[in-house]
Amino acid sequence: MHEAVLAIVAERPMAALTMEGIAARASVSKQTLYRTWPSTSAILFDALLARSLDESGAVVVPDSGDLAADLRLLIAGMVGELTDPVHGALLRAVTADILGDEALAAQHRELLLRPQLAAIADRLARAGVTDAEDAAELLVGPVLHRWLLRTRRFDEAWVAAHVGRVLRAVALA
Amino acid sequence: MHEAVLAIVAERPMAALTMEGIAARASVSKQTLYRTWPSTSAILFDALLARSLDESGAVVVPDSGDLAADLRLLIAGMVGELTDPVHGALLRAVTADILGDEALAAQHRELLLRPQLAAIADRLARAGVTDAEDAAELLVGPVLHRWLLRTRRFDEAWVAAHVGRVLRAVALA
DNA sequence: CTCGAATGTGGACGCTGCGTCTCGTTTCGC
DNA sequence: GCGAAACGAGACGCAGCGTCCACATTCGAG
Repeated sequence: MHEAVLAIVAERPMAALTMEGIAARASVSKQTLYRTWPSTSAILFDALLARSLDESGAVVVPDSGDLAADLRLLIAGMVGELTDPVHGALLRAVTADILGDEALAAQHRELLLRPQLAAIADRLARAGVTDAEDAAELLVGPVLHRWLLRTRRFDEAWVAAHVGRVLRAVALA
Repeated sequence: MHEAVLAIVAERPMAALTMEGIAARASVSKQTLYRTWPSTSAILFDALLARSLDESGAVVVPDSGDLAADLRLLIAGMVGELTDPVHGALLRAVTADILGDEALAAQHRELLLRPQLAAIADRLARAGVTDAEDAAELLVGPVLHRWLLRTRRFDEAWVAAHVGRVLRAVALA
């Protein structure tokens, strides 16, 4: 089921993700799909959710004591996910759907986004950062910006520089 | 034409924006629409482009000499636009379409995003900021993050704090 | 002013996907 | 082994797509 969605999203333009297409690809009747999900958006989100909880087992923010190194690792990991052809396409598709569906957006916020940001904020707070949530936003926001709007590519140098800037912003460097 | 698109986008769910709907609303035949635009996405983008160039006359980054005050003004202005029911809905719709259409994304990047970021980077560079483009991204990214993912509301206090953090990040505060 | 070309309207066309439905047919739990 | 629940297949009417045609309107050149 999820495999079918991933395959279609990865290899065809987003608009080609249809209920009938998924049903055909997964060798399943439309009825069965509608039994569980009301829309392609819902299946898409479910696939993302499964993949997120499954693979990485919730959110893992490294904590070695060296905050700068940990953040570089964290951002590098995010970049890796965003850059991955399959996961990246999936994320892009879900993000697009979220913009037009407030209910779905709320789910995404509560189940995926909030925990992830909270974990990052936690790590920052533990290192003595005040306004840890705003700092987490400062860390993640530009990554989203660059990826979503495809302004420029990611590279290691940028990741390091970015983490440096964020640490300076929160007065810990 | 553009009015019809704005009206529909503002008052109905995004998915309800159809060629037939726009044609009807604008009292125009589908033929006429297809003569100029290949898709709803294209009309949408055109409407945004017109509105952006028209109203604000390209990009205006305040330059009073007081960098912090200027940036606060700039961000407050952005927040105002993003929060506006009509312009906000329009931006959301275009952003969603961009995620699924690389050609459209390229147009958006070149005609709207790049000039806007360049203007901000310019203002920063004039104030002595190195890596001005990265700094501009650092300034705008979190705004996009908060708006797009609807994590939290904007308020004046946050804007001021955010600008403060960015200035500290680039070592000018 | 007139007439031809360009442009526009209204609507019909076949097609794809939606969401619902009815069929038989598995495939379970007990 | 049997009854109930779940499933595959596919037909249904509907909405929107993108194309096409017949006819009206507008407009500029002579």
